[in-house]
Amino acid sequence: MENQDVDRTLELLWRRKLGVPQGSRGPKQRVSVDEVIRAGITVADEEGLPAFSMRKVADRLGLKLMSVYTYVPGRSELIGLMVDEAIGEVPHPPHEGPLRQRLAGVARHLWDEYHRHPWLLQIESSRPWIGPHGCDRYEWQLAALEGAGFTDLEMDQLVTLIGDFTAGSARTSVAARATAERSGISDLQWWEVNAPILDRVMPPGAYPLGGRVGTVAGQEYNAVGDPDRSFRFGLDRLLDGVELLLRERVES
Amino acid sequence: MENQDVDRTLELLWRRKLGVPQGSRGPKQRVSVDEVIRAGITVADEEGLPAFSMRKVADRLGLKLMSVYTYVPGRSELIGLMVDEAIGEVPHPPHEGPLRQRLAGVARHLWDEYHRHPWLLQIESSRPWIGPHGCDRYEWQLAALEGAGFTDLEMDQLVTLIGDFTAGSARTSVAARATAERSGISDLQWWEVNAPILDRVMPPGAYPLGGRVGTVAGQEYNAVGDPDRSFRFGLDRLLDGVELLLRERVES
DNA sequence: CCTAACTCCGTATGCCTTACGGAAAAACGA
DNA sequence: TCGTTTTTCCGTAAGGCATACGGAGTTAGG
Repeated sequence: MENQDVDRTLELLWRRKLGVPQGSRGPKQRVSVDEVIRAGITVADEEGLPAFSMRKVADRLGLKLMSVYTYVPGRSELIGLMVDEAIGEVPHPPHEGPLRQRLAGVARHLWDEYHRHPWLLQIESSRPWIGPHGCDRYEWQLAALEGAGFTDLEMDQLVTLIGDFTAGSARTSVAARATAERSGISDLQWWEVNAPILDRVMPPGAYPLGGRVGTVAGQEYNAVGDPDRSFRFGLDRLLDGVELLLRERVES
Repeated sequence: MENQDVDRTLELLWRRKLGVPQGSRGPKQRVSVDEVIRAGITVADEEGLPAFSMRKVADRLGLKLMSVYTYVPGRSELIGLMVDEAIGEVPHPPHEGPLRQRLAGVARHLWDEYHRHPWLLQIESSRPWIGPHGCDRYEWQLAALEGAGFTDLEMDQLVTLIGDFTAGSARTSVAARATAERSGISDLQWWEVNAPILDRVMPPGAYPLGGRVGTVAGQEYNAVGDPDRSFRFGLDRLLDGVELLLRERVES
């Protein structure tokens, strides 16, 4: 990655504040950077990040493949721009009510976002591009914690905690949905294929706890799992723990 | 995916219990399925799942590309086999001590595993192949909770909770390490490239909380983040919440 | 000794990103 | 008005990927 591309991409990320530095000569661009980014998001929404390709973005825009490279430096930079755009899509609601409710709101916002744009969970690189909406996001998350009595360091750690848990949980949820949709095979059908083979292969009685708990959970969920319910259960435990941290502080 | 491949892959997964159903005619295989799987794991460890290719596995084994397909049905099935192999690599230690310590042990085991084999976090499909080591894993996780006073459903949800949180947290950690290693650019250098551009671009005073907390956290970590410390902090909050669930139950 | 079964692998197809350079369009300067 | 310069659009080609198919050679059973 050239330093030049870094500059270029940061300029594109902050283009609304900077104004587009477009030279006046030459043919006009047929589409805009925003349209390229939106097209990219649509492709990624529909097919996921591994199947996301520059050609599909070009097709959707009515351009030929190589023209896309005159708008963005390359595939990974485009994905960086798509991320910041997706983060800014739904405005952050102002925080209301007690701490617990505010943090639950943050988590739910992220959870919904991951379900709207599952490909956000398929991005690997840390060192994300620092864009305006990403900055807004961090500020908004911290605002939910401000004034509650945490140290600055704890505020950062709590933002990380809620983000990590929500991402992990959403990943399970989104993967379940995608597998069901893409394969066209329901949880039930899948078990019908696997069960007879596993019966043949598993030593009987080898998994007493797994058998007992798996059966109960399966009946309760009426499926292999219930991701939204797991998310709420986990979030409740997690927020209990966060409140406890504060309560100990007040008492001492 | 053909039903035939499902059968074949499940037979490979449970090959130790089933015995290998190898026909006697024809040339002997030059390597074994185990060697193919181990080679696959090595490639994935070194280069990550996106760069994992059948050709690289073949090269490492001294085979030509297409020969690998006589051992395993295809790329995704091989990855399924690699997952179960990786899960079985380090034996699950018996659970000791009070609930909190046992759960922390489970989380740490997963955390270490993800750092040993980061590509485990890059796998998307839910509906994992059900292999012997995966079954052992679930049983072992439930055993950490057995007898503490949870319902069966709660046991399943707690396993999910610890797994999701640990995966989310490890993903951040592993991504940070990988980015630093692969790009050869340290956190500090990265900030030195970004800072001047961001100074130019960010409205001054637009991010009061982010500025304040980010600076404190940066100084404390002596980096952009400290993943292991974030993991321990999050796990402490989470286990506080889990213990609270049990305490409420005992009191009522 | 023949034949069926099996392994190994060459080839071909059809994806992907992206470097490079050419053609055409638009606006500026003289 | 007419180059000249800048910029866009895009064709081509190189080099990567998975995998379907079929052929060649090897081995054991009959």
